[in-house]
Amino acid sequence: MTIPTEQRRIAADEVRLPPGVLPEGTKGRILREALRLFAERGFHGASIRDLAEACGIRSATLYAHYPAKEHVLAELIRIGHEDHHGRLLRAGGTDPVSRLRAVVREHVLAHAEYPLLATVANNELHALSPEMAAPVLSIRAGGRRLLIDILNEGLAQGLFDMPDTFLAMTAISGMGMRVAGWYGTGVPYTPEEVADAYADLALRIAGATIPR
Amino acid sequence: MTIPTEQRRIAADEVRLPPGVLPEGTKGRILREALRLFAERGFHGASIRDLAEACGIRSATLYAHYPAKEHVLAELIRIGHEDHHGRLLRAGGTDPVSRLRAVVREHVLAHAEYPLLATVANNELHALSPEMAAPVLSIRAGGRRLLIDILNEGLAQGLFDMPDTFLAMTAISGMGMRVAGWYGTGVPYTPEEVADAYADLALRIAGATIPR
DNA sequence: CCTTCCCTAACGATCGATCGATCGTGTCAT
DNA sequence: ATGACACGATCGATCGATCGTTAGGGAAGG
Repeated sequence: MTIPTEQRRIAADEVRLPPGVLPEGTKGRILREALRLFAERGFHGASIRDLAEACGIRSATLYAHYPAKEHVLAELIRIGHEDHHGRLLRAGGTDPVSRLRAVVREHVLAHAEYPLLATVANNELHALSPEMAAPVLSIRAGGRRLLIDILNEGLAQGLFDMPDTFLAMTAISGMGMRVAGWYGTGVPYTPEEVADAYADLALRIAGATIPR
Repeated sequence: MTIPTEQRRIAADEVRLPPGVLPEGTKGRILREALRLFAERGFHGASIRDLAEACGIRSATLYAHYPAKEHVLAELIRIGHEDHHGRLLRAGGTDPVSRLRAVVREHVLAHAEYPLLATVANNELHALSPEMAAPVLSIRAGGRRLLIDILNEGLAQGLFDMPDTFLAMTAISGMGMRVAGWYGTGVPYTPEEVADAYADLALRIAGATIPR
């Protein structure tokens, strides 16, 4: 009954989370196992009994740590978006070329280093109630704006050359998001290698002069 | 209780399927409504009673047309993959440059014209039993190989210049897949415009000489 | 004593699926 | 033309299983 790798939503099988975000004890273990199960089967495809069994506890015990199943998902999505957005804000750069490179690097790194987290944050948001999803949506809008602004500034300075800014933004953003789906232990690249390569490809998309 | 557009898995709200694939009568209506519900909420997030209600029938009637809920999903995924793969095979081109342009065009067109179908085919495959998913997996492998072969041939002929063929393939494939998530009625582009623009971007990624 | 953590047991609701009955319709032989 | 019959579509009712969640208690450490 083993699901072949090709059929899974994600190729990665190592459950990783950003350091420092995991609570100690059972509460953290619930978050870890929920990340794995929600990434593999989706929020509605994993029951709280599946989650409890993976944690070595009974389903009722979950409610001593989280008020509802939805809150576990909300916490994972919050962690994923905060890590991703924090990386974007931390990405430096003095000119549009180096800023685009840095931002795409961090964007891809987030998806390659934490593929399960990115998958849950990106694909399970719809399972959240609108109230719990609201703070995440504003973070998302900020990330899009950040990328658009870099592209527009590069255009204004004559450093970039693209037929359409919006479509370049969706392409750069989209190819990076998709990394979470195929990056895994069997891939012969480090996350940094993928991030650097994708940053070069993003500069090509932007039509940057002297991309290297 | 309306879910804001930003939170949904897909921006599109028009339920479209390739012409000629929809059975007549109730059987086709079930397929249409299942496409909408599975795309919005995921396979496990939509119950057969939700589906029946959307069709204006009782849940028991569903089983007069499909032997199980899973078969409805399998049919949608099959349709999606056959449409997508058929497009790739139909994409012509005499040289690697024109072939890459044609293949990316069709790849993007499939995701922009049928966003719900692409979303279900790409993101709900894991909900299928391995036996029902098997035929789809071979189709997928064929599509990847087709793109890789074009890139390699372009490299061999000195027409392309990329740092890494595999990463270029994942980038081109990924940015196209992601179109299904954001393309919708509010977007001021036709599917053809998006497909043409993305084909240009793919040629930039491939490092094609004289991309325009 | 209180607090923390986890348990057993069970709640009502909903899940996917099955049952037999009914209805309309088309196909026969008479 | 007419009655007998078969058939696909749909129904109400219901199955056992599982869902998310709650109530209440036991055990360990301060």
